[in-house]
Amino acid sequence: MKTGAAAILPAGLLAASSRVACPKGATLFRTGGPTHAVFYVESGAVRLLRFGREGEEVVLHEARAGEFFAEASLDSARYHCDAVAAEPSELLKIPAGALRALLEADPRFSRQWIAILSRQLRSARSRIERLSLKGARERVLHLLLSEGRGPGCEVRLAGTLKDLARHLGLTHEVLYRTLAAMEREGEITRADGVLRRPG
Amino acid sequence: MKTGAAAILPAGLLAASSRVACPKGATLFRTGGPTHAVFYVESGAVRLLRFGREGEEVVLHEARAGEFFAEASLDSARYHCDAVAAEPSELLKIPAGALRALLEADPRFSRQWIAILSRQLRSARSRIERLSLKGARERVLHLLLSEGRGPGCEVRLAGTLKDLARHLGLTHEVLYRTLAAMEREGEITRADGVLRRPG
DNA sequence: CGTCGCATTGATATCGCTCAAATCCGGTGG
DNA sequence: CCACCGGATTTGAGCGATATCAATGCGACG
Repeated sequence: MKTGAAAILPAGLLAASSRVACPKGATLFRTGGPTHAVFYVESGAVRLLRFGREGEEVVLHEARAGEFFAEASLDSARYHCDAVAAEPSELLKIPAGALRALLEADPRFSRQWIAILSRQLRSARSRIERLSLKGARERVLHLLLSEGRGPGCEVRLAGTLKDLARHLGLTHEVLYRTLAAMEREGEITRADGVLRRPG
Repeated sequence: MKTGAAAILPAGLLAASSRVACPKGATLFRTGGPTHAVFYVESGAVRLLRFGREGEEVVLHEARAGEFFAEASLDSARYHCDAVAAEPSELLKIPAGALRALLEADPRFSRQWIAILSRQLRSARSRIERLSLKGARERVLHLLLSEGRGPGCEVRLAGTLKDLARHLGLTHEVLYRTLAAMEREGEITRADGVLRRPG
């Protein structure tokens, strides 16, 4: 059975694409560069970053296995952020031109592409609401309720707690303390990379 | 000149759509209900909500004037959250079937729809970046730099300063103080609903 | 003229940020 | 096998920025 990008992308587009293996820390593109490609993550993780005046980095998005990134750049001429591998990763590099052409020609694929964008949009908006909450505890709870699976609102942590802290707009110290307090008070349980609500 | 949804949606689709005026608190759809429509907010605000076991509500997104919501109902059979008017609102209710049909039949519109989603996604990510900044002043500056027009980074305020405060994830008091301080120090100027940088 | 909501400013408290230090863990090399 | 290293994790102490509570002025609107 087809897996990964092969399940989504037509053979023609796959043929036009190239496989890229990159080590942790590799830069795939930079802000202002011409948008030559959209990427698909086969394995690993890639961060879309922007930098403040003092060099502090803000993670706009972290694309993991099975996700596209730079899709939003498809209709703009230049990238609007940097892309850096957060782990050693295997990517599929899809030429923007070929993708654009396929979107024109294949309504079925076009529809799929719309579904992908819609999903990303929902997820981004949910994160906006999360970041709008004032307290660390509320943000963690929001994460569980909005992204958690099953009755226990299980959330599997993809990366480190530090990464999660940045995702939540908190320092890692505050997140550690908050999780510890929530666990102490029986609001959540933690077991090897999985957060959930007891009960 | 056309405004709002009329500027985006083709006449045929507008004809198939219906205008809905709803009072604050009105429910537009509920979790699990069949996805019959996509909505566009002409005025007011609508909250997309999800509920935890003990009735805690989590806001997934608050859609405001000029935004679509429930775009995801295009590809799933049931809504995954509740939609409740946060204020008296005027909405455009676009039948999912008609929209789907148009996306299939009209590649030009399809492309346009993709462009709309891409733009919203970029805008949402930009807001994520803004909310990830720690200081009130930095958020205001980020707003000017990322959304401002022209050499002075002019930003026209659509609503009240209170609304802007909420958009920035701040209380209105802090925003007032921050703007006053920035104006005092010559970082920005304010003139009837327009923020800009002097020089 | 009275009311309502926005804008503004003051005083205080809270919570997250910063700096600091100790521990743990996986990987690396001798 | 063990010593070592870097990064994640954890806890502590204190500070500062934002939230919160409170009061006032102002303009719109009936």
